[in-house]
Amino acid sequence: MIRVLLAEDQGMVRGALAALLALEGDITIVAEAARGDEVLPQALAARPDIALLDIEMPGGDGLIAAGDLHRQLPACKVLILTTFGRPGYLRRAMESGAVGFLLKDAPATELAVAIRRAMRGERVVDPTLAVAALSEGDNPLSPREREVLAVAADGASIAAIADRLYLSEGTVRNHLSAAIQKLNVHNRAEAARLAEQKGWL
Amino acid sequence: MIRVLLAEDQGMVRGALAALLALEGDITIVAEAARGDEVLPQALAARPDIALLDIEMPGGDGLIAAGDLHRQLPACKVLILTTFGRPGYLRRAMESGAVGFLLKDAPATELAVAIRRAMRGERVVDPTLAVAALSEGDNPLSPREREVLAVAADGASIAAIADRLYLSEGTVRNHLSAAIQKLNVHNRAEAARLAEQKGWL
DNA sequence: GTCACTTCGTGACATTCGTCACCCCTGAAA
DNA sequence: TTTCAGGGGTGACGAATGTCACGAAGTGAC
Repeated sequence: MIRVLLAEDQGMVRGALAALLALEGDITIVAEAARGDEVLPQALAARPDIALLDIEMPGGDGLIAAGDLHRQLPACKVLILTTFGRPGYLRRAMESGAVGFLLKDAPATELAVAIRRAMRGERVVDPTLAVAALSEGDNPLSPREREVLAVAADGASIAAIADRLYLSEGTVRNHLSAAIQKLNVHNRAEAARLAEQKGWL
Repeated sequence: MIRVLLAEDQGMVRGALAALLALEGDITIVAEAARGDEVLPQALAARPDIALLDIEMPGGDGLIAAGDLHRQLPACKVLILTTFGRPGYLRRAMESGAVGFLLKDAPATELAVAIRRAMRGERVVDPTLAVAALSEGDNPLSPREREVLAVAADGASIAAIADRLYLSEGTVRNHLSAAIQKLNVHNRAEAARLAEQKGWL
């Protein structure tokens, strides 16, 4: 029997996935989590073989939880299940010790297949996505540039960004200008969109 | 037996919801759709009692499909199932003839309950959300303002917007300025965020 | 110890943006 | 028929933004 922990913030989807997995004779759900910070305690208590983690969750995202799990419960294999096939997500997932990366776009039948493959020690990654992640190259933004861009992403003015990050306005302008040039776009709104799409936020 | 059509673009979620509903003795899935424009033909062929529609889908969103269904197959009751509790979505859903509006955040157990209530002719709407939608008031943007703001939302410059919509730059500036003032924000990035959040895009 | 890189800062400059006043035209409402 | 909102446009103005050159401090690599 494969013991699975399921972490997903949307109750309807979590319950539905649980129903789907319950149909498989060799899989049993031993724990559920609705937030990123519930994953580790639940896992320590239930000792699952596989952790199936969504990325977008309140309370710290699934990639952070994946890293924690990998360190503190290395016997538990992590599978990421997410809506967005962003190259940056895949890269971070692999760096966090995940053994697989599934998209919610994939057919439902693949979920159980992926769990069994992970259980056998195989890696489970959509080849198309893997190629995309490799061809994208790494995140070109410096940590500070990311921070500034992240605040800019919800429409803050330069003054507001400077205020929130305790920087001078000139510095914010320079960071944004650098990000805009690295991403090869024309303004910070475009830069923010692009960085978010790639999972570089 | 309640005959249900299920429309949801993410294969994994669609399959999982199907498994969830299959557990209910009185509900059967008679058709599935992965795109907005598949909903009507599938429904005409399968004659479901209830259509369970996601909003965000390729090929025309679920609200358009809801309107089509309501006109061409009025016997079929429409339930919207979506990630985002945006007031504008709820409003448009009700205007399209939907009888219910569910959030994927809700517990999985409510899905079957909602379907049975809809079947009995009741309306199914989260009260909190209904209040929010009412207190928000209507979309204050004129059609043209929405269009301009929608293009602005992905970071286009005024010149680019003018180009894409065949307008002069001055006109674009005026529309954006009007939108910014109506939404009571300081720039178009904020305006775009806010409009999108409310479902006014 | 030097080199490369990042971070933080200043000041100057041209461009873009947001606002405003004002114009015309159209179609629906009063 | 007048009135009024929406759409489209012009020109002008000040503020915000993006670019550039440059300086200074700190870090890690070699």
